[in-house]
Amino acid sequence: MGSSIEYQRSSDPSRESRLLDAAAGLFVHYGFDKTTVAEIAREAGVSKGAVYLHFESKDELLEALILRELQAYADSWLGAVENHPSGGSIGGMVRCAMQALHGHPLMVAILRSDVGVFGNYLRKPESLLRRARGRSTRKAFVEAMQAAGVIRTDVDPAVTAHIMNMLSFGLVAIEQVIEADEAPPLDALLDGIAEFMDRALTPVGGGNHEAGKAILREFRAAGQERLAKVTHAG
Amino acid sequence: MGSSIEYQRSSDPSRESRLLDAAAGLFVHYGFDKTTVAEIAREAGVSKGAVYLHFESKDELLEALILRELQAYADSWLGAVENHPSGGSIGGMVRCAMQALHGHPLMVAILRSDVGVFGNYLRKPESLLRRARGRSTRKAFVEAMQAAGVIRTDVDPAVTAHIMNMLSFGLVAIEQVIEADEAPPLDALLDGIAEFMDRALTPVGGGNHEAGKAILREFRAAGQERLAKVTHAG
DNA sequence: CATTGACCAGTATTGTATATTTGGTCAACA
DNA sequence: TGTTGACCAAATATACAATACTGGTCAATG
Repeated sequence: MGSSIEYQRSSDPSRESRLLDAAAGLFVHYGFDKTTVAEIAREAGVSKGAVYLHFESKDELLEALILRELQAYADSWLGAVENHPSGGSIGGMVRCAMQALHGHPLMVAILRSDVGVFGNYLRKPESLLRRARGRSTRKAFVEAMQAAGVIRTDVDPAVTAHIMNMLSFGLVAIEQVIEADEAPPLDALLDGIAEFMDRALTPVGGGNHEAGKAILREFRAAGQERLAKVTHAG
Repeated sequence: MGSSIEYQRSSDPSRESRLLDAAAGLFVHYGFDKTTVAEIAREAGVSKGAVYLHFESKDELLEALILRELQAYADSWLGAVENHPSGGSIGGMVRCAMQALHGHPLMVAILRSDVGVFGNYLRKPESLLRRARGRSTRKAFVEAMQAAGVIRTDVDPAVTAHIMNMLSFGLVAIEQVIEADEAPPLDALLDGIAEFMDRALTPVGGGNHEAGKAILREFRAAGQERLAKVTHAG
């Protein structure tokens, strides 16, 4: 906690990345608690002591990993939105968000607050995610989308934000209960969800796609800033 | 498993109910594993042996409890739908379903597959819920609703069923992560979800409410039958 | 009959002593 | 200067009795 001194960090980013990569794989596979620092070091091809040149503690390594994951996931999402033809519609955004979850198993674990993967870290009050969670980011997001003409204005933004949350958590929660062969193929599901959201939330005249993308970029930048602030102030 | 002999059961239903009531409260509070049969008996005001006049085992008691809960919840749902003015619309149904969850903490626990409450019972392959879960009940439900003109026909029923599942699980999953004061007031939320579903799924001309209620009654009866069959055949 | 509670075999739990492993440090090294 | 790996205290795992408790039974009871 009271992060003491800004000590000199190694300036080798690839080394840090390799450590995080190794940790990510091990955490997903064995879980945080059952992964040892020594294993992480070995997997990354460095000594155990080197880990502590880059991170103050195992917990801080996890924080850095989560931070990187959040950023990487946001980048994937934004990238998908930019490329997708209807990425600026609300349905397109949701579609891209869910699509982007593939290849981000840690993000899924974060959404699921997976104790197996993160031990009890996520439950700690001082955890990165608790510090970072803006009180009502999603509500502000919905409001911005309404102001930009992407979402119809006759819905309660708080409620709409909550529904979007429900869908996020539902997506990952349902996997633990539903047999794989009961779920529809991913592409059909994503299309269906996009349609569903569009029909429920797009204004009558159709949404302004470019405005939607712009808002998303804006929120991405703000989010980055907020995360940076959170990580600076311990 | 191989349920041996149909032995003579006590014909006193209130006794059985009291046992189930006692068990329900204790399971929700302490969890299945940490609740002893002796406690259940004491709470119900009978001896421990009496429990085994009504149930073959602690597991079977839990099955009976879950069965009762499923039936009671379905009744609550159907009752709410029958009373609610727009209960026959898809939004109304969803609204009523979620409303009915209040006062049914065990149903919430079932949806959440709460290990704390049910121990590892729900995970067992021979558990009641696994035996009872129709392969694609919800899909059939959506299809029936489409045939009856309650849901628009240009959506994939499997996908729509999956989305409804996502919302169910999302509703209960989200509670574990979101602070209470971040969630909108329940009434507003239910109204919002109903609106949301209606806009996404109601056919252009508006749905046939009476047909919706009829279908729901039909499925309720079929479900009861299926559950009865499942409980007879061990 | 229905109902009980003492009783049983098997399983958790506890206590305790020992051995291993862990996150984290730091003098020595390259 | 950047890196290492032997080293440490604390935590955790293991071993193994002794003990307590559990789900489930059944002869005795009223």
